[in-house]
Amino acid sequence: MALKADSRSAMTRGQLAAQTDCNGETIRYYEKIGLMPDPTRTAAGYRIYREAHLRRLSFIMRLRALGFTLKEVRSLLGLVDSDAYTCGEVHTITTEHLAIVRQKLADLKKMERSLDKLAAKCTGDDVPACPIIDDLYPGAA
Amino acid sequence: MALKADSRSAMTRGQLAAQTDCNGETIRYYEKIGLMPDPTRTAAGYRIYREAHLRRLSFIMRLRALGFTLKEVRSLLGLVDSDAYTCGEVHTITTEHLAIVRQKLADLKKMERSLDKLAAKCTGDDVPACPIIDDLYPGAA
DNA sequence: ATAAACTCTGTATCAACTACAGACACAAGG
DNA sequence: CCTTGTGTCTGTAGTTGATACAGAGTTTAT
Repeated sequence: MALKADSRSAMTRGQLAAQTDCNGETIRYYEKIGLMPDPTRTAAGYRIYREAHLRRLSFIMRLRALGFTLKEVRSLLGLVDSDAYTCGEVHTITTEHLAIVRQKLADLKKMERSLDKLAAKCTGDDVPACPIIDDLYPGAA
Repeated sequence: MALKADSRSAMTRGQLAAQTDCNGETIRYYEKIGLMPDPTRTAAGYRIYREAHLRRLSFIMRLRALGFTLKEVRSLLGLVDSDAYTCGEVHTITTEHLAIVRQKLADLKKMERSLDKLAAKCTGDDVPACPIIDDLYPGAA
């Protein structure tokens, strides 16, 4: 019997992975770097996860989906774990991250415009010359 | 005398780095992974770069600024080096990359909107509760 | 002559995973 | 009870695109 009968919320790593859409190896990784707590184990050494792990990992996954780095995730978890976070602290991390996202957006938009312009110059034909190369590599080999 | 007097375009690695805004270590790295050709050396082993290296590295830097991966850069360099590229081949790589950029843009925009909504919910005050956490980590510790 | 600045090599580090290899564990079918 | 297939365990290596060293040698400037 791998998981005790008294814990209706008990899960194996694979089950937690399925519930959270997180790769099973990644769970192990988050544990190693201290984002997820060391779970209890069966006699054979299998990890046993419970409701709290599920909620915590879901939180991490949501933050990752919002583009937060693991460092930022760690900060936010630190706040929550401290049980003494303020709205202001969370807001600061969020808006700082938002600024980074907006910067990346601006950079990507610039790339998109340039690429679009380049692609437009191009006939795309089966001819041995290309305005894109002429533009980016003047005097190419 | 490190560099021969007859080559007015000859540069050291540091000089090439300065000309291209590329980190000197990165030049070494590009050489190692085969994007840049092994340059000739002085008797003491110092790399000597010339006009052709400057042009090639500038091309790479432009592609990087457009967000091309090194794999894509390698493909484009391969085409140019083959001396038998067609406009169509270049166009294909460019539009495929453009599609990736647009996908990233879409993802980031989604993140931005979500973050913006979250940040708006938040008072940012010095109070021990935060709607962001309530949203993302229901039932937090 | 000597100090400052540069360059050389190889290796280690970063983010954030992902993918093994080789050994156990466990559940289901016959 | 045995086998087979899947799941899990550990530790380690690989990925991308650099960047940062250490320790030695070279060149340049004073």
